[in-house]
Amino acid sequence: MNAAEILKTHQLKKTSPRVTIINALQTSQFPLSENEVKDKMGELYDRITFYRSVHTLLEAGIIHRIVADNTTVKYALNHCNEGHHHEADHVHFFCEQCKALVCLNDIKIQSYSLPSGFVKKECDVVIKGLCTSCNPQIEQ
Amino acid sequence: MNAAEILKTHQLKKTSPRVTIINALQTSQFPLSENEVKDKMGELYDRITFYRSVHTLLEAGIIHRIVADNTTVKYALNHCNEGHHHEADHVHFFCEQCKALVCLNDIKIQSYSLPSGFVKKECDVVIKGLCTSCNPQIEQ
DNA sequence: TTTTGTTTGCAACATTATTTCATTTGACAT
DNA sequence: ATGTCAAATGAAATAATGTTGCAAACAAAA
Ligand SMILES: [Mn+2]
Ligand SMILES: [Mn+2]
Ligand SMILES: [Zn+2]
Ligand SMILES: [Zn+2]
Repeated sequence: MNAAEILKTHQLKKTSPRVTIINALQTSQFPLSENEVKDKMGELYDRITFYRSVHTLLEAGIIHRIVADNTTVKYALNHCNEGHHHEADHVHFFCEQCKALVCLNDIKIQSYSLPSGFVKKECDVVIKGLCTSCNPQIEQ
Repeated sequence: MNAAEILKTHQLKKTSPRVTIINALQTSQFPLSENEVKDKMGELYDRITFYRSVHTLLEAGIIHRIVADNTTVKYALNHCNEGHHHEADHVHFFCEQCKALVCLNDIKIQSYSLPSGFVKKECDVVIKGLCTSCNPQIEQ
């Protein structure tokens, strides 16, 4: 499903910034930060428009935001846009050394029962450590 | 265990900003943001010193940082400083309505097995929803 | 093609975080 | 108690991140 189709499906106008952001995320194997998206957008990048587009895409459920730590925010396409039907119900891995972030789409978030009175809406799980590239046990 | 004792235990110098930050967190039932700590510090608050003190206290394992979302960061004393011996191995709850954050000290983080090659160091879990005060099911 | 409401992009602003460096201070030894 | 010195503070400057208001541009539908 390409950017135009995704936007249409969600009844959003097809605009250049939106299309470019979706393309950037779609062609990347990993979630991207604002600056990484910026690099892929070239001329079409405008900071404010980026923030507003991201907001719209998040609300529509087209992308999800991953907050790896207090200074690292990245974005990824939701897999439901690709035919499979996961939600943002998977675990994320953040490499403390190279700052890479990985969607572990196959590792589902386990459920917790909250104390009574609390209403659960969503659950974010970020595992931190060393990725395969930074693990000294693995020779490259 | 008071602030002076905690600092001594970790071989850190007893300074006014550190003591005041620890006291602020110790006397609060909930994790505090920078501004909430600031309010409790009065004259003794300086932004740069706050950031550096927090960094030191984090490294020493005296406090933990909770990143509730991309714009909400809070801090809490580690319970091991209070006699019990939990680590920062518990789930956090974030109320999307009133932005309150709660350490669910009794709800331990479940373990995940990562794909081979990844090294796990820590795991952050934030559950979002409505707290007991914001849950319309509960009459106040 | 004309209309209409949405989206964009600029400017200005607010908040959060980091680096450099001179001054102060806590801890320890005298 | 006093002096010493490394460590910590606080001021200034800078960078990075996020938000709001508004006029012009644009997408989608008539
Ligand atoms: Mn993901
Ligand atoms: Mn906690
Ligand atoms: Zn890595
Ligand atoms: Zn609440």
